[in-house]
Amino acid sequence: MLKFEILKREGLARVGVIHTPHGDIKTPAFVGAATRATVKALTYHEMNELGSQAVLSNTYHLFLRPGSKLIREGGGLAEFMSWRKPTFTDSGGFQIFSLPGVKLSEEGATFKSHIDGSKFMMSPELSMQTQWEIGADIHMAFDQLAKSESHGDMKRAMEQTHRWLERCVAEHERLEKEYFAKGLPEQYLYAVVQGGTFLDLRRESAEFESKLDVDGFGIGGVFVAEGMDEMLKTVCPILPEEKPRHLLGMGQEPRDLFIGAEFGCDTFDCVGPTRMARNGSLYMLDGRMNIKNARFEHDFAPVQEGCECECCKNYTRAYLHHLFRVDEITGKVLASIHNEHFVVSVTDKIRDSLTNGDFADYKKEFLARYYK
RNA sequence: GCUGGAAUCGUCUAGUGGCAAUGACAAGAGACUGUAAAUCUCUCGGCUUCGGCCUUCGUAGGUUCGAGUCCUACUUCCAGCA
Repeated sequence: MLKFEILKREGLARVGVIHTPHGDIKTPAFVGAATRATVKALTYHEMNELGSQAVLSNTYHLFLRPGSKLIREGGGLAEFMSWRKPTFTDSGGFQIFSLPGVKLSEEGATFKSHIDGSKFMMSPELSMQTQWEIGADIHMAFDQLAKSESHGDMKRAMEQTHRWLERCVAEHERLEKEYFAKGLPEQYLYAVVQGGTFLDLRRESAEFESKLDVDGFGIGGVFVAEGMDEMLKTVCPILPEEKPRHLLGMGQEPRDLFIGAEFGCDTFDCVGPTRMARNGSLYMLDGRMNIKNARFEHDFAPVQEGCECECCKNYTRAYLHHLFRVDEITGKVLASIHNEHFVVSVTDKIRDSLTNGDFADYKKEFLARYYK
């Protein structure tokens, strides 16, 4: 069982520590997106320097390339990518159900690789096997994701996810014994709560999944941030308090981190910060700005005054502007360092403010400035 | 000096009688939330009540209902010959 210590509670929010074989994660924490076994544009050294505690890779991408077997051969995900800290893998459900032409059956999902069009079948068992072979510390259950306005569609997807979850748990337990026998470190499974925007389904999903023997919970299928607070207020009180919760895919908007933490989520991951960075959109305390804009040509201030990241401590907006103009990779590296640091440190400050009891003030002050 | 060839929106470029004019780049802006994303979208002569109106293809004339496209002269550039 995954060890999760809760150090402090404030309403639904908690401050805690997740203990994994690759180290601890102080929560709430922002987990970097390392989809293809790399946080795009950043090395371990840079991620470590900016304060990242963990990363999340993707089973779908790694299944296709380089294949889980190779990652096992390289010593497992963390060893393979030289990430000396905790790792997560997403199950691949989200990606596969986002592909055109995906076919659903009780057995699993048949899909075509986005790379070469070759056909595959992903089942809950295969996702578990692949994730164990990849070897992240924390796995997500293989879930069915529906993007629909219809209550019926969402209910069917949720029920499918629940049936698959039971198979995921069974396969996870089988693999656990198999890997233990080989003397390999423990790996953990999170169930994924579904139900879309329908609170009755969210409640049903949380109730069903709470009864199963899993280590934690992913909260999935959040596409519109509006209503997320109500959804979390419905789901989190149902979930067993002693197990950690990961809010899947949220964190591009800083407000989502505040809402997520306030209503009971412990970790977050999002491609937004690094993607924004590569596209020239940088976080500032006053909101995002596009460094490519002409107004930064002669601006020799740091991206964010007072920011402690390597980018802001050493480089100017004018320099970044220039690098983006001429499409030099260093521009994307520096921007990625800044953005990733921004969301990691905002989440760290959320944790500190919860610890100190001034979360409400920090939230109010931050959001008022950022979204003014 | 002679003989060819060429001049198009910041740059290069398409266009041989119906054209505000092709494409690329540059430029200006926007989007991005469990990454098919170092990607994608829009604008890019001026004005507009969004129906149009005006001004544009080196300069000046001409032919034609109509000219970036044909003719004449001039200017500049390129190539070859002197």
